Amino acid sequence: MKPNARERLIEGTRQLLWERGYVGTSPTAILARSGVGQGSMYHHFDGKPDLVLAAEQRSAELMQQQIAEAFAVEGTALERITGYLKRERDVLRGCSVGRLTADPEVMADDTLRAPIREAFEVQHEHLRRTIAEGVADGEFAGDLDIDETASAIAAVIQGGYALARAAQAVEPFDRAIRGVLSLLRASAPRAN
Amino acid sequence: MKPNARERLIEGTRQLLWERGYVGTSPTAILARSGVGQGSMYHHFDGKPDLVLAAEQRSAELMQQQIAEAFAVEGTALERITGYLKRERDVLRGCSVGRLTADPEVMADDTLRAPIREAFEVQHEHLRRTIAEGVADGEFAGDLDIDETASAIAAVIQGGYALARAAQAVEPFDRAIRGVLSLLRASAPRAN
DNA sequence: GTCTATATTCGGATAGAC
DNA sequence: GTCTATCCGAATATAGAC
Repeated sequence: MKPNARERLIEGTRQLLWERGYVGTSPTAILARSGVGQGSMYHHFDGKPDLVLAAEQRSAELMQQQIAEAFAVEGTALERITGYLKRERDVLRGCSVGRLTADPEVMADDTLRAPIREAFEVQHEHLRRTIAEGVADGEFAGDLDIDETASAIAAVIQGGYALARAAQAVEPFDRAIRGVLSLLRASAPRAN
Repeated sequence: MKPNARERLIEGTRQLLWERGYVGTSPTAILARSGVGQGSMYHHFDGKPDLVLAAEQRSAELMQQQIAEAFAVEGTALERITGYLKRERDVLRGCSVGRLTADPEVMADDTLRAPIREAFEVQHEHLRRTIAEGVADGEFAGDLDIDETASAIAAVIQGGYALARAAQAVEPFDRAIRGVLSLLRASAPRAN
């Protein structure tokens, strides 16, 4: 119980939001998961929305970190994109940030939506920059639309989770990733 | 109030599930949305899970119908796929079937998950058949992996919704769709 | 078949003691 | 700062009248 009640509350809420979304995450469940008492919760946070915001910011932060790390490696553009898409993921769990786009309470509130929006903007920037480098290096076709390609890749990740969960199997996710990577590879100017 | 209390209950539940998911859909809200009384609901259905199953089946059925219609048109494989991806959609509302993959109550119960799984299987079959035709006709590269490509396309749709909702704008969805279509077009054997 | 009444549990929070 | 007690309304039903 040492690691700071505040910290434990944020992490417990983050996990619950990831699994069950906004309505599915009750104060009672948060307390049980965090191992702190009710008094602590209302001491550190104004209420559920406030705590949820802190948990969201944490998830968004972690997502941005993982993206930055994945793209910080050496290699060609295709290698870095492949590395990011194929990095270790708990596929059936899905994306802790993407999950929240399903929640109307989160989407309807600009404050609660902001961390989600920003995390995807950062992801888009990393993809766009890397694809642009690939085009500049002649690795990808010169007429490839950078933004469209970046959005397609980001969508494959989020949608891959949905397909995998529907099937309760990792395979559809992996297939979708391999599919978009093959298309990207095939779009190379003349090589391959 | 004529169109059958049962029918109204299914449609009301379907809409609520679409918007708010399983936990977010309360009996009280269903009654309000459907305009029927509590007695009717427990007369026609065993309880919430039973009614939810009926609503899911309806959503899955509608999705399968729309897919079948979109692919029943004349045209090249690319034209039919483009037509399906660009057909009218209420993008910010997302997919009534895909939404449910976010719900742990639905994913944990094989009975409740079945309609979702089946709808995506049917979608995959349509995509796979159409892509296979495109390959046979020399429209797409001969070494294109049919299943991987089909999964990538299906993922772009579902993930596109997530990106659009995060931004509260249709643009990311449209960009992702255009992106995957460009990649598909660019993968053509030698044409273009 | 549909309605109203009632029951039980939980969600979300306040109050005040320690 | 954390704990326990308490509060009110909503979620999810059951019972029984019409």
